[in-house]
Amino acid sequence: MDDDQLSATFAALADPTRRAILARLATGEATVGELAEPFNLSPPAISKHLKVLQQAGLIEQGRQAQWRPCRLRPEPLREVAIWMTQYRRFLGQSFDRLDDYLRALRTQQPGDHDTPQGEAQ
Amino acid sequence: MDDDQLSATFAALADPTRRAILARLATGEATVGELAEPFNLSPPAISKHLKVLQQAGLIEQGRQAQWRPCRLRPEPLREVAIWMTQYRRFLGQSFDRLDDYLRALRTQQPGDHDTPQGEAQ
DNA sequence: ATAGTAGTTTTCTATTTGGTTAATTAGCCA
DNA sequence: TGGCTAATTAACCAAATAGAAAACTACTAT
Repeated sequence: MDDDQLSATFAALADPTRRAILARLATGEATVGELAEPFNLSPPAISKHLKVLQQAGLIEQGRQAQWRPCRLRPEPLREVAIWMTQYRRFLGQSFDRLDDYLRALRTQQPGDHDTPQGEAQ
Repeated sequence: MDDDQLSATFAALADPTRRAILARLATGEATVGELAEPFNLSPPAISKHLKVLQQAGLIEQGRQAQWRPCRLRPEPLREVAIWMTQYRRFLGQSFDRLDDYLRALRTQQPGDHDTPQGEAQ
């Protein structure tokens, strides 16, 4: 794709496994093994996904003994939020209060929104 | 990447050319030629980008004589906005009022946010 | 020192992506 | 009809991506 920050972020988000990993991390730190557990993927595959997330700045990995605890970093998601605002007018003023907007939307169409193990709110 | 809606949307957004096309379309309908004009790319390359955007549902193309006027579709961006809300708490309460949040942010760091020809607001 | 656990790196493969040029479709106009 | 313009499709290429298996690093524990 490309090497700018926003492109790297969107590319990292364009994979359900990686989004699920982020959703899990939104509930708190986790080791690589813990993150891998819900997926039927080899350890190297998970490692690669984490590297993509890391290079996009979406996560950071520490070290504790033989574990590499991961946690979310806010900046790239903030950049996405900022980018989104240029479509605020197009999407309607309800976008200004995403909370209200959502409440209104969900009364019409329920639907899964990619939160695998429990709401991250 | 994958074939679910959100993955297709993020994959489509993970390219600066396509984001620039969307930003242009946020200011109103445009033909393929008009969309192509700012880029040093062959017509087929633009066609392909548009197809990616179309398959993600981000744009739709009509027909008027030999032109295919493109326009934005809101649904996928709304899905992104909805997906973002699960990180609302993580990003801080200012996220609830993106407007205020932005104003606060921009007083600290200016920076381009990927809007090529004039603000799309 | 040896074995076990947690993760990463390396190597390889198949698929997808972004770009090109050339050919094609479709509509306008004279 | 023929020629022009707008755009897409086809064929091809190079680079990137997602995956697996095997080998390696680093730490723990005995």
